[in-house]
Amino acid sequence: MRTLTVEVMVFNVRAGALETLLVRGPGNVWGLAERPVSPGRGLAREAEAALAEQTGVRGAELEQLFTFDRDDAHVATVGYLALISAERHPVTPGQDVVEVRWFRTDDLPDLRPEQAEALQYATERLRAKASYAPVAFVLLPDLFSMGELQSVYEAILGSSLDARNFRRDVLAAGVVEAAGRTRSGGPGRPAQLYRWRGGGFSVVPSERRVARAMGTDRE
Amino acid sequence: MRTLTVEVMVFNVRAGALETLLVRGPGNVWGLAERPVSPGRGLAREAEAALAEQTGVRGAELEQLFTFDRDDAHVATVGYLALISAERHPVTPGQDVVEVRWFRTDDLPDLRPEQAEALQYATERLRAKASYAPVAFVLLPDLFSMGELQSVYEAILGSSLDARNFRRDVLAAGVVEAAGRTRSGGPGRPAQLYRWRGGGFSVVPSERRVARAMGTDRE
DNA sequence: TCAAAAGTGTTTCTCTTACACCCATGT
DNA sequence: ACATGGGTGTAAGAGAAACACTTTTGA
Repeated sequence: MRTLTVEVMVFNVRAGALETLLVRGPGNVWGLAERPVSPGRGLAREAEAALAEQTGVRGAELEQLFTFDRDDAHVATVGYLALISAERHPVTPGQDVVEVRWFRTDDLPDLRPEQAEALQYATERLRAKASYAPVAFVLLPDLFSMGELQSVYEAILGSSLDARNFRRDVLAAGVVEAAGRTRSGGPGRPAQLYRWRGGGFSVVPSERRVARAMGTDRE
Repeated sequence: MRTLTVEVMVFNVRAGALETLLVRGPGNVWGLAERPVSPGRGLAREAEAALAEQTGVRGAELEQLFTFDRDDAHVATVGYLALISAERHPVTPGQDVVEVRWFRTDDLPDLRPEQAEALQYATERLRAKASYAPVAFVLLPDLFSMGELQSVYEAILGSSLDARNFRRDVLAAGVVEAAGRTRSGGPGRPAQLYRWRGGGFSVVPSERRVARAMGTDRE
C-alpha cells in the first residue's frame, strides 16, 4: 500500500560546479533516495530516514519542495531539498543500494522522467533560495576565504559575480567576521580567512540581495 | 484508508478586507473544504473536486501550497490555495455540508489548530504572490476603477499604497487599458474605467513590483 | 457648501551595477 | 619573471518612496 512516498534531492558544490546525489538500486537504474511514508512519523522525519538509510547522510537540513503526482498505485511523492557538503558527509550505500554517487547537475545519468523534472524544479528553487537565505555556509569549512564563499554562490546561481561588489556587500551585511588569520597554501596572495557569525542557515538575485540573504534566519 | 487528503484554502476580497471560505460539517465545526485522494486522478483535480462538491465553486485557479503532516490514520494533507471573486462564484453547501460562508480573515471562527496554521501560512503566501503575479484581476469585474484595483491590492497586502505611485506604475506596466467610459454611482468624482489586457492571471513588495507582477504570466 | 473619491509630476534617496589597478605569495 | 588569486573605491544610472493640491460629482 505505497500510496505516499518521500524523495530527497541533495545538492553539493565542488570545484565550482553544482552536483546532485543519486543512488543506483538493484535494477541498475539511477534515481533519488526515496521511501514510502509510514503513518505517524512525520514527512520530514521520513525524508531524513530515506536519506540516512540509502546514502548514509545524516543531519542534513531538509526543506519541503513540492508534492508531485505519481501513478495509480503510488499516488504522490513529497519532494525534499537538501544542500550539504560532500566533504563533511561521506556517502555509503545502504541496503538495497548498489552505489551512491555525486553527479554534476549539468551531466546527469538517465533518470525516470518524473525525477528529472523534479530535479530541474529543485535546481530553480535552490537558486531562488540563495537570494533570500544564507545557503552557502553549510558547504564551507569553519574558516573560508572570500573567494571560496563567492565561488560557492557562483556555482549555485550559475552566473558570475563581481568580486568587489560581492566583498563589499557581504562585509556590509555583517554576516561574516575576519578570523584574523590568513592562509597561504596555493598560488596567489594569501587570503584573509573569515568565519560565519549568525544564528542559522537556511528570485533573479542581485549581489546585495545575496549578501543580505546571508543574514536571514533559517526558514 | 484515508492516508492522503487535499484541502483548499480559498480567499476573496470584499469591502477592503480579505475573506476566507469555510464549510461547516455535520459536527457543527467549521473547517476547510477537504477530501481524500483517490489514486490516479491527480492532486490538483482532487482539490478542485473537493471545492466543487462542498462549496459549489467551480473553475477556480488552484496553486499547491504545502503538504502538512497529520495524525496516524490520516498521514498528510496537500494544501491548495485559491483566490476567487465571491460575486462571480456563489456558494452552495454540498452534501454532508451544513453551511458554507465567507469569514473575514482577521475574524475566523474556531478551527482545528492545524487548519488555522495552514491558513496563516496561506495568507503569507498570498501576500508574497501578489508581488510577483497578477493576482487581483480574478477578483474584479470586467471594468473597474483604479481605486478598486488599488484597494484589492491593499486588502491582500495588508498595507496601504500611494495612489499616485500605484496609478503611475500600473499604467507604465501596460497591463490595463482605459475602457473610455466612466462611472458615477457613488459620491466623489466619477472614475475612469479600465479593463485588464494580458494573457492570463495567475515577497515585501514595492509598488512597482506589484505593478510589474501584474504583467506576469500564470505561474 | 461639504464630504468623498479621482486625478496629476517632481524630487530625493537608495540600490545596483560597472569598472582597473596594485599586492603578496608559489613556482 | 610570471602566473595566480587577494584586495581596494568611485561614479553613473535605475528604481523606490515621499509628497499637496485641484477636480468632479452626490448628498
